[in-house]
Amino acid sequence: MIKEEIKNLVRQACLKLGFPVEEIVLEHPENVEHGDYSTNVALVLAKQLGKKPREVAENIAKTINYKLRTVNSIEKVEVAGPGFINFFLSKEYFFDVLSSILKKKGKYGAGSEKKKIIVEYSSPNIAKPFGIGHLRSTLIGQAIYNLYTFLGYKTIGINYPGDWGTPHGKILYQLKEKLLKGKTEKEKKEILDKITVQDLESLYVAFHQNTTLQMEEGARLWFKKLEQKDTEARSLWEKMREVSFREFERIYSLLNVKIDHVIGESFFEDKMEVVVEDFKKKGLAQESQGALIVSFPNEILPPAMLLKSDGATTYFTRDLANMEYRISKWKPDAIVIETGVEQTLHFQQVFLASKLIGYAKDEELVHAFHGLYRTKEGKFSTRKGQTIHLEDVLREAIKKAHEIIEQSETVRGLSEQEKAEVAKAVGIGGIKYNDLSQHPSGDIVFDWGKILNLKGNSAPYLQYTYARCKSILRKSKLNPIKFKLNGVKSSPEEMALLRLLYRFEEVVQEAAEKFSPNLVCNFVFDLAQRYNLFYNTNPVLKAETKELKDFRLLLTAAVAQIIKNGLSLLGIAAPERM
RNA sequence: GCCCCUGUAGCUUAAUGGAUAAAGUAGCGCUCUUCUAAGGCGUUGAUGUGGGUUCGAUUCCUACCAGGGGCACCA
Repeated sequence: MIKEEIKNLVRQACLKLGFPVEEIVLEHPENVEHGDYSTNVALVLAKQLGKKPREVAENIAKTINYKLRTVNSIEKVEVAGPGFINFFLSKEYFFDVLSSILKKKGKYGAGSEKKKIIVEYSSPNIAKPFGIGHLRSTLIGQAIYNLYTFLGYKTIGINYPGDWGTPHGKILYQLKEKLLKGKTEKEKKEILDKITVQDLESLYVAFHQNTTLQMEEGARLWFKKLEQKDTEARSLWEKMREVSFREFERIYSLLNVKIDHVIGESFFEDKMEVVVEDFKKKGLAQESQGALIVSFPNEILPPAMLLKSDGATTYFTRDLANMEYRISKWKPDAIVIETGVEQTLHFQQVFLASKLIGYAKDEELVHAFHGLYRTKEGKFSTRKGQTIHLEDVLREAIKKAHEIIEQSETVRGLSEQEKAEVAKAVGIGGIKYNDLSQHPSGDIVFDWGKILNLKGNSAPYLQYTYARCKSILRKSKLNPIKFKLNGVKSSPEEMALLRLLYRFEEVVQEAAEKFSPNLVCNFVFDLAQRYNLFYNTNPVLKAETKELKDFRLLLTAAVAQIIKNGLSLLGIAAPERM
């Protein structure tokens, strides 16, 4: 990567001059007059050396310039401002990037990292409709999965649905004591055959609207029965699972999300005893108020609970069994778990406990957390029945996209079926982008107006730009071009595009490292914006000369390719026409 | 009470300690006989408050203010 080349140049220059080199920071200056890359090493070094920053910068720049005679990707190096060293990339380099994009196409920017990484995401709870709350984990997790796969990692995606625990005891209680009470076997069967996720959720909501101690006790009892493999509890629970997964599959198919493995919490049901034994054996568990807990050295974290006072296991126990299972089965280099921010402490405890007990050793354990969708007033609460069902949102978005399409003149030639496909790509893409374009850790205020926004910084803007590019390319009959640099003077709009395209691979890298798909969004939006400006001021098909036309076609093809690659990482479709 | 996170334009968001804090949206103008106007151009407008570190702070430290989350029998 060009970035590394420049870092090396700086490093070598510093070594040659006898300057102590630490980390060299390169950034892209905002102002084009400051070049394509800039480093502040001179400013940092000046202090240590007791010299003037400008002077240090001049020395480094001079040394680098001397070397540049053999490097043709860099045009020049300048010292500016208080002592910044600015690098200007050459046109040769930009053209190399262009042809590289057109040659590698969908693989442009891909890496060849060989490590193995597990990404856990989505993880909805059964017996509840897929709420908007799980949208974030699904989308961000999928994007992280895509990013790492693109970089060459062996990625393993895991969906870890909540299909175990006392909430399910509550629903079983409600089913048994309310819905099925006093019914004949035949009636029971009829009710269960027709039951929907909505019904299950209503039972759950009803439980919390009017809870008595007796009900709480009943719920605990039913969960206990479930754990003890009581036939009736078991079959009702199976029914809940089945109904729920049918719903999830529908949502995933709408979202075009595919997760490699579904391993629910219940999978670890019989693997927790071992965990408890391990902790006891190693003297890492203590009894406290009838429960079994794990305390951490120096109380750096609050204690976590392995067994409740009634002997039932907890989420913590389950996640430990989960860690042990994943690590021994797949031997990954890293595990990334994508969940809401409210689970931060829990995962700190799980990660630390996994290391203490020896389940995890050198593996990198990451909790990539996201902020929550909230109302203007506060948090959504399932218990209060405030959930917004994702499916409603998705259908609404597609409907709205449809309306816009009907009003638009640009889709005149499209068949009804093509229009429907575009509506889906735009509606679903809009919702995905609305979510992914925001920094993961921030909260998102749920706003119908905003989530269905199809203008400005949104997926349709990017899709539209892509479709425009494709339209030009269709009309041009672009042939494999042998492009000559001679004789083409680039306009500022063209230069702006050239100076952006090569950064795609850096952005992908950074987005993966930081688990921040929003960086990809920022980049693609920026690119689309610059292309639209170019489009409005630089005619492609009617360019003054043949050379200019070819060049602009190349540029258009490269921009289209990068937008497509970026959207594909985000899981957003790019229709050829819209 | 203790711990963690977040305060940027009317609203929603960007910005690895750098050069003039960047967009979208809403408002007001302009722009289709010209490659898709779901576009483009112009214009108004912001770093919660007080200290500190630094050549340089939205970014780091500290106090305060405001909001959110967590702190053993939910997950």
